[in-house]
Amino acid sequence: MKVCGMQSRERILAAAEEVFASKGLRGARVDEIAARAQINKRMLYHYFQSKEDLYTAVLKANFERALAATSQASKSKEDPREQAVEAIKTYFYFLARNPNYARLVSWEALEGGLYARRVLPPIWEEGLPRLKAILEDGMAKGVFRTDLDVRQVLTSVNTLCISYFTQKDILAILWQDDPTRPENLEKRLKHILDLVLRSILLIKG
Amino acid sequence: MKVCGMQSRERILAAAEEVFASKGLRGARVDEIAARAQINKRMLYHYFQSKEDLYTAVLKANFERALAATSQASKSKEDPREQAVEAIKTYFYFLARNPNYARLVSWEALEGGLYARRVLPPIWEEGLPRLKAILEDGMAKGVFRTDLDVRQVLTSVNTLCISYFTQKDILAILWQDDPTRPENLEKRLKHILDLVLRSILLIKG
Amino acid sequence: MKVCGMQSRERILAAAEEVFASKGLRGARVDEIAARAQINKRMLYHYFQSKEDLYTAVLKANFERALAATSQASKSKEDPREQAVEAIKTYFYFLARNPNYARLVSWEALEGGLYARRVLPPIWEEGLPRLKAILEDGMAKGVFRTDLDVRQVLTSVNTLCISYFTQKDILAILWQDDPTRPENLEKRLKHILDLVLRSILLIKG
Amino acid sequence: MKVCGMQSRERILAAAEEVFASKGLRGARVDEIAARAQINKRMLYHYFQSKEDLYTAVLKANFERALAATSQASKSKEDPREQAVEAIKTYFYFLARNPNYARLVSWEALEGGLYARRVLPPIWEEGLPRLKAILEDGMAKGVFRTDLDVRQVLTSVNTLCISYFTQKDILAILWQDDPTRPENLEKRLKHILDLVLRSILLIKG
DNA sequence: GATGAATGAGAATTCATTCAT
DNA sequence: GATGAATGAATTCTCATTCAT
Repeated sequence: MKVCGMQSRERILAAAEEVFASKGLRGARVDEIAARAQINKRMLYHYFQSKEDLYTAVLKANFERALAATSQASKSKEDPREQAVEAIKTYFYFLARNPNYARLVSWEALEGGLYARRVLPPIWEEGLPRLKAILEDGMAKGVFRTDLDVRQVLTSVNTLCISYFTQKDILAILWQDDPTRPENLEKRLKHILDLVLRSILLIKG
Repeated sequence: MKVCGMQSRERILAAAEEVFASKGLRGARVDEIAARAQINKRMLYHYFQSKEDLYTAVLKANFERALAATSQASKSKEDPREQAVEAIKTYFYFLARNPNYARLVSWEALEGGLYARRVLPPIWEEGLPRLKAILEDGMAKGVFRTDLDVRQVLTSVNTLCISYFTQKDILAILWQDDPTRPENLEKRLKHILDLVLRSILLIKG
Repeated sequence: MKVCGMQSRERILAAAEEVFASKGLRGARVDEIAARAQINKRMLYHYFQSKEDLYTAVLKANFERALAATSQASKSKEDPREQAVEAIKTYFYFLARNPNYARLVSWEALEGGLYARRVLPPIWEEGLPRLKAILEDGMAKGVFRTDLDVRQVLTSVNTLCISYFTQKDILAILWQDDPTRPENLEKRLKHILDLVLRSILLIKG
Repeated sequence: MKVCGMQSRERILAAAEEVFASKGLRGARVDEIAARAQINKRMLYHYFQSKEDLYTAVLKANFERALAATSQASKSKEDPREQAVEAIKTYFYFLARNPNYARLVSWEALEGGLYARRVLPPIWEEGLPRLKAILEDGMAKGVFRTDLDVRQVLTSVNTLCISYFTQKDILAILWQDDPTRPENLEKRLKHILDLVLRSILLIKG
């Protein structure tokens, strides 16, 4: 019985992404992935060598999607400040629209980054590359503080954005509210931008 | 053969903390815990009802330790600004000295916080309670901006501190340096304090 | 994409012979055979009913080849002694040139001879038939000892020749030398002939 | 439910020997071994790391048994001829009493000797060491031909003995008789001794 | 003739947990 | 308190065979 629409390989990848994001590599079950993809478990091994191989493919696809979504951000703006705002905004909303991404990255980080590191060094190492360029440009142009530790700033921005989504279950309980509601997303983004801009701008506006 | 020193129960807890922190609830193996604790696996079930029960005990002990370490911080200071600095510093160095804590909390968050929530609501919900009080006090005293969203600030401080430790494997690769070296810890703490203070202080000093 | 030269059926048989000889019926994989034959796995089932059916065809072809190669041996000679030498030589060099044969026969023997027995009784039972006739002729003519147990001699000759090839991997290690090098083949054949002739000739020459 | 008598580990080894001898490493099923040993499959992995590890243990035990059974043979005799007879006899009857040995060795040889080689080189390489010493001694004493190729003789004796047992299924069909009946065993041994002695003795008696 | 995708039955291995002593 | 042996259910992966085109 053939299921129409997406081809098998695509369906497997999509199902695997959901399950790996939800439970991590260790917690994910091949059976669950196969069931979700509506394929025979055997087919999974037709398209991928192993659970790990499939996981790696999912990671790779996600990193590439993230890179594609963020690499062009803010190219239209001229002012470093506006560019930084645009870059962070783009990243934040990419995470909001792709909830699997933040979780995959977080599981992977806790597991030591073995898989990401092994097969995806170029992508993984890029981490917010657009923002890095903007910061350096802004520092050169005298818009941003010149004593910025770019590493620290990048680490903080990444963390401030990503953790919001990986911790949403817990924030939901603490706040008794859904952190992913549009208003809450906006509030969070506003807070992050405020935090970051106050810290990097040379003269406070 | 009896192993002297710590009693069995304590050794089990210590071993379990290491293993759960390293691999999460799902990835941890009861056999490995027993082996590390140098006890027969059966004894583990003498002291704890199940793997989950043991995990819960480990979580509880960790939260209590965190609370104890941070709840008294900055009681000696009077100035809200200094108190905030002291509170963040205390939390940050607690994390540095207790690397298992950040990892346990992160695994738990990714798993949905089921165990933490079920048995430890009072502790879990406290989340940086001391800092919350300080912020509110500082706002009342006119030292901090009055339009602060305390929730957002707490979330950010927590994230900025904790993620540094959960991502240390990956940062080590990106930076080609050990993020937990004393100098690097200081740099990170300085950056976090700078970021947060610039954001919460009413008038920049 | 059609691969020219040998037709599909022939290529399947050739590939199957290699794989069955190398790994036995149980160890052989249909996938590997199809890949080697450069055909779609489905075609294999077009030409043969099952893996066992293919295996049987391979066995049959091999027995027929062995029979053809040895049945005419030594017909030109008159002296039973020379005929025996010629028969053994022919068999030995057939095995040297057809390394798959000895292995197929050995796997089959260990598996109980089920397939060979079931479909190829006439061929299988012949076992060195030419030599049997020569021995009986030589005994009648007073050239060979008359108290020979023909069964035993046939069994021994067969074994002495075949095992050399099935054990070549192990001999290679023990001897630190390649048993299939021309010089080594000659040495072995000379030894076998010496062993057998000393045993069957009435008067030692 | 505990099964008395042999301990679990011994029962597993005994069952595994039967199954591996009967079907080879590849054909053997862990389930069948566990069932025969009357243990839970899980226990098998308690005592042995893997199927391969168990197989290796079986091989090792068999080689050691063979060595123990044959290494002392013919120590009481003085005459090289009698010693050779005794050594071959001992080996032949060891094989008759331990039908698993010949089959294990033959499967292993066909598989390339990977396992035997990897873990048991000293034993494996000994192969009929007693007979080798006897032959050399006999040559030195002028009892055996001095142009003997010891390698060839050892290979032949080994093959003549072992193959009789690995091919017994096929011989049973060809002969319409049970090759392992005492009379048949004696006949075979007599034939082998006749073959070998005629070949190695300097002067025929 | 030819093909890529599909499948159910089973293979080895792992795991948390408990029994007998 | 302490222990070695035992277990059933699950988990990843494999294989010969067939379907739809």
